Parts: sequence; C-alpha cells; structure tokens
Amino acid sequence: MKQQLSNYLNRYVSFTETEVDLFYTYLTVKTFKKKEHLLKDGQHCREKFFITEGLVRSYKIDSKGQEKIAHFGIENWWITNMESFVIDKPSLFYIQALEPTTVLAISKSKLEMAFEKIPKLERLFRIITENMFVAIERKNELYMKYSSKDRYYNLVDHIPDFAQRVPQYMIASYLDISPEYLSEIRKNK
Amino acid sequence: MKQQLSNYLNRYVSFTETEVDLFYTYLTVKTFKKKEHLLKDGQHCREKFFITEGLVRSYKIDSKGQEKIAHFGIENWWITNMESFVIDKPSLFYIQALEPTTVLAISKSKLEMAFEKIPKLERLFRIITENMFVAIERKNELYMKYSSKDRYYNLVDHIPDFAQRVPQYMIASYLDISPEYLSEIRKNK
DNA sequence: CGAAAATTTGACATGACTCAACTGGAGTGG
DNA sequence: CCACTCCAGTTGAGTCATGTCAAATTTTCG
Repeated sequence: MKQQLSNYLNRYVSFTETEVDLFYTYLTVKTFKKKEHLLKDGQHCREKFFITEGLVRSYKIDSKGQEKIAHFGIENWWITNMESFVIDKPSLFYIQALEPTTVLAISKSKLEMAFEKIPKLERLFRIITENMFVAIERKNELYMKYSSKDRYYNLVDHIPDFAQRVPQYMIASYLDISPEYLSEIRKNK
Repeated sequence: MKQQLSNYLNRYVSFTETEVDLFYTYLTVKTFKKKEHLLKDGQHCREKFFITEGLVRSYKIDSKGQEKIAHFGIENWWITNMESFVIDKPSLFYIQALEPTTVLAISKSKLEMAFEKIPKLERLFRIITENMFVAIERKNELYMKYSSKDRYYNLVDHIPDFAQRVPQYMIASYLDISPEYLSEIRKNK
C-alpha cells in the first residue's frame, strides 16, 4: 500500500523514499464495508481520503428527499467534501462505500504538519487540486452543453468500467437524468 | 496596484513587504480595451491573470456557432484557462474584456520561478485553487438541481452587481438559459 | 439621427420529468 | 431449496419546462 502511494505521489513531484515514509506516518489506513459511510451529512469533513482500493460516492439528499450523486471516487483518487474540509463547516454531503473500500486518511491538522515537514507536499497538493479543478470543469461543460443521451454515452465511452461497477440508477443520478429516462435512452441506442 | 495585490495575497497567507515586492517583479501589468481578447481559442494559455480592474468573460463557441460563457472574472480574481495552462494544450476558450480591464499577468515559467524563490506562494496558490474548486462545485450544484428561474434569481440575489454590468444575453449564456426564455422569466417575476 | 445590437413577444416543438404499474432477478430466511 | 420480498429496471401515458424560430420593439452608441 505504501508502494501504491509512492507511485502515485511520484507521478507529480519526485519524493525520496524517506519522504514517502515520513508522509505515510501521517496517514491512517481505514477500511469500509459496502454501504458503510466515510462521512455523513451534518458532520464536519475533517479528512481527505486517498482510495487505495474500492469505490465510493459522494451524494446529498435534496429537498424532495432524493439522492443526488456529486462524485464517484475510485482507486488512486482523493475524495473529500472540499467545501466542508476547506471552509470548516458541516458537510451537506455523504460519502459512502459502494464496494469494500480501503483508504489512507489524513486529517486537516496532520496534513498541515506534513506540509511543514515536507514542503514539496505543498506543491503536490497544489497540482492535485489543479487537476481536480480541470476535471470538474470538464464535467461542468458536459452538463451545460450536452443532452442526456450525450452525457450518458460520453461517460460510457470514457469509463466503460463504471457502467459495470455502478448501478444504473446511480449513474442516472450522477448525470442528472431520471432513472426512467435513462432506461429510455438505453433502449433507443 | 501593488498595494491591492498585497492586500489580496495577505488574505490567505501572510507575506512580508519584501516578498510582495519580489513577487511583483514577476508580474506584468497589461491593459485591455472593451471587447479586446486576453486569450483566443487555439492559442496556448500560458499566463494567469490577476484582475485589478475591470471585468472579463471566458467563453467558447459551440458546434452550432453559439457562444457559451463558462466564467466571469472581476476585480481581485484570477482568470486563466486552467486546462490549457495546466496541461499545456491549445485553449478551447476565449478570454475577453467586457469593460476596460487591467490585469497583472504572470507566465507559467515565471510562476515556477516565483515558487522557487518564495515557497509560501506554493501554499497560496494551493489555497486559491481550492477556493476556486469550491466555487465551481457550488455552481455545478446549482445547475444540476435548480430550474432556470432559480438559477437566475440565485445569481441576481448573490451578485446583484452583475446584472448591471453584464448584458442579459450573456447572463443567459452563463446560466445555460436561452435569451428568450430568460426574458420570459424576468417578465413573470 | 440612424444602424446595429439587445430584448421582448408569440407560436410551436420537444426533451425530459412524473407517476403508476409491471417485470425480472437477487437475496433472505425458514 | 423453495417461496417470498424487495429492489432495480422497464414501459407507457400525460405533462411541463424550456428550446427554437421569426418577427416586432427597444436600446445603445458611433
């Protein structure tokens, strides 16, 4: 698992083994069963989670009581509720494991400490955040400019894996399509 | 202008006057007339712009030849095409001044140099990017869960200023509403 | 003042939603 | 291992929000 983290870190900034080891001491391994929650709404999200294995979703319950999925997270992604983490306010979102999941968790305070000890981390997290920003912006564009059908097939084409691992109604929620209409879309392929 | 920058920087991380002065040497003041472009599509976006005065938009032309506005930028905001800047590929977006605009521009290479000289900047830009991430995520949510009408009044309530400074059809584009329908919405207030 | 741009209006079209009912498969427990 | 339940997915009918197109009107600005 440390090796996996090391590979990931070195994709962006090169770290010595000592630095990786040190960073690793700030992290906590946590495992979650299917359907278990990493975060519940109303809680403060005080950690970032690096997913080493499994699949999670972050979602909220809207005013009509319906689940709205904002993100999925898979292996080698960070997941957190950024708003709650950054601004230090209660989360409006849940984060839940959809498969048995293992993460490396780091709290905000530990992360600050790690930044002090290993300044390069500051750079790493800047870069990661930039990449996340680009990703979310692309998603944004997808929503604003494409029909339901296009959004669905865009997803399926880019991450065919997903359609296997995630139930259809969750994909519908993520893409902001009603489950019935997604069914319709698939029929008329 | 240096003072304005200094105030901005110190909102997030505290810098000495010397550090601000040093950072300032990496920046270039640029001014743009109304309708002038800071960036055109097809160009590589190699700079970040800190707006000290004025108003800009970033937009693309979609497959039907229509303008789609992705962001606005006002005083004390950074604007760039993050995707083009980070991944170093041609931009799909234009950035254009909607009012006479003054920016402090910094190129990618100069920014890298500045990071070396003033490590705290690395932290600053991480924090800025996190904040931008939170902002874009909120916008995302707005699109996914609210009607055209709600999106419009959400904007008007939050940034009443905007509705004054920006023509209505641009607000429509930004909110992903047809100009005609936005007109309809306003009529039936 | 006049031309060009922005906004409004109205008629019509349609993508996508809601609701309710039905189908089929996957677990679960006795 | 069968019977039952429950949940995901599908279907169909009816509706609504929002888009498109074309024309009329108003505003802006050189």
